Amino acid sequence: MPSLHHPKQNHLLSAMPADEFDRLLPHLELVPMPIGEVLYESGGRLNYVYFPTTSIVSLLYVLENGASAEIAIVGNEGILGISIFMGGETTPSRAVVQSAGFGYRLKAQLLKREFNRAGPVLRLLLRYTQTLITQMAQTAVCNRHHTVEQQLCRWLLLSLDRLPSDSLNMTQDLIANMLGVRREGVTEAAGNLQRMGLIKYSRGHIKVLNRPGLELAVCECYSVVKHEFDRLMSALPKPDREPGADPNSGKETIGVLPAPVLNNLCSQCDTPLGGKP
Amino acid sequence: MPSLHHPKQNHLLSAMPADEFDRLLPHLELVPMPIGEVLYESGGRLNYVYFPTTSIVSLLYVLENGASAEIAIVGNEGILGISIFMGGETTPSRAVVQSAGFGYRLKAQLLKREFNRAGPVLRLLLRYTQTLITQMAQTAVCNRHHTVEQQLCRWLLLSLDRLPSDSLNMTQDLIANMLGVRREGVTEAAGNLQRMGLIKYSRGHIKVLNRPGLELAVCECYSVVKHEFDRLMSALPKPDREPGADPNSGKETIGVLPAPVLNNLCSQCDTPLGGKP
DNA sequence: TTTGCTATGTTCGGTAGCGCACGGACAAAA
DNA sequence: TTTTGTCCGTGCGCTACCGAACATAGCAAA
Repeated sequence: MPSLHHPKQNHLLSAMPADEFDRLLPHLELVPMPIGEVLYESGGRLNYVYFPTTSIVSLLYVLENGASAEIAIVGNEGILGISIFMGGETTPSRAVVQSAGFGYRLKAQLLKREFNRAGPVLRLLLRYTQTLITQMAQTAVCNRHHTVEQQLCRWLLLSLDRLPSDSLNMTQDLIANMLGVRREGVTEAAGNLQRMGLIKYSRGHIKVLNRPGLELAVCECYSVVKHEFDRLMSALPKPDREPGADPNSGKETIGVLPAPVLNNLCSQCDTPLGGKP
Repeated sequence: MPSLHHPKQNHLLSAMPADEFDRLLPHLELVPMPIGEVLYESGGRLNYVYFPTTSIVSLLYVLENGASAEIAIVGNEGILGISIFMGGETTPSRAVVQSAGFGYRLKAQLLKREFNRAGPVLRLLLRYTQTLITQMAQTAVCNRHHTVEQQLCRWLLLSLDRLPSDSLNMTQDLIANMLGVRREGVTEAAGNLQRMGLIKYSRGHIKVLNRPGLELAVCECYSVVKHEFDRLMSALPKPDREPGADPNSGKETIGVLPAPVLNNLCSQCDTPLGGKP
């Protein structure tokens, strides 16, 4: 049954210009995607990107305690493995086949060229965008599973990392809007932190007294985002440049940031990035 | 005090290659960013991108009922307005200055050229990535504010849109893992939907009996994601091509998808996309 | 000082969702 | 047929969080 499957059943592939499609076609490989199959694991390397045709795949974030949340659904309208052309080799997300079917896979290297072909500015911006995606996805899981107090710690640390001093001006009401909770919830959580001597709160002025203490009270989401940012935006030891790659690969060293990138990055950098016990 | 502010206080700007930085420098404009300022509104056009130096900006998703949630924090490590180089003109998110300070702004058009300069394949993929970002961010807000039953509806519809038939095989336990809730919560929600005659559930087989009914029971998050996908991935009437743009702009018409892109797209397309009453 | 406003602290009842446990129902295998 | 394992429904106590209301305290303008 040769006509049962065709790459153009995937909408992204069918939307590609004809010449580009023809260029990719010989490398597209039809693969069955049985239910439950893990296309890629959190933090694992991506060797292929996948274009589902009749299957559906879930992108999941999994927490240390095993709790998880789906952050996106991908079917024949999309592609799996965006971090390849966004510039990261891996993501903290896990991809699991949710509905069995077929799809086409493509060696990741072929799409990575698209990233390398872009200008250095775009490459830098895309990498940053991937850190942003991580932040959003982790926020989704955090909203699902963690307490207001943990999220307040996360929020404080994320804000603190972007400020020169250890104090910030923000009313509890505004923080509540940010976190999407009631003000009273913030009052209570902030009260706890204050009683623990971690912060000092006074009419819209917050002073962090004990940052390491905050880092003990925060959920893992903070460090996941921080480490992923660090990984993507700091100088990487140049990985696998296979020979005969794109002609642009000679100037592949895009501008990278001096570490630490955030003001207070990596004060406890020993925890593995996507590590799950 | 001329040396108080410098574009290189923003880490993305400082990480750019020297020649690219010099090219952008004359267009960078120092702007104060007072607390509460709205850099861009949900669905509004982006005329500028912003590189914060001493300010912090929150990306917020706001629901119809006014509830909101922060999905990301951006400070001097980042940029606001990524949808410009991702290919969309707008996003469903709102950007609000959370901590007063300064930043540099740049006419969006200058970064949009980076998008146009990329190859057609990358441009297509970046647009798709933006729809994925929307899905993630909306999931974050949905996790915060909506009931399990609403989220189940969303999940069912999102899955249904990617399937040829109106039935899917999925145990309640698996759905619970996807949504990040207890299985019992799914049992109860699915029971409600079944009693309402919207679906039929039997040992891992779900059949949707009344799709319009599901669309009434679902939260807004479904249609936001759907419409944003539609907007980004369907054929757009070519917008503003200002003269004298990038030499590549002649072949700017990237491959676009025939509408409807998802199988059951836009059955109730009259609701405005980012509309808040 | 007074007045008024904003920010914070607190209380109280209500509810959604969690963790756990159990029981029944169905299906495939023995 | 029986057995076994998976899937689904339900009940119960518990906690976090919601919604609303109210009290207080600091700040600022008059």
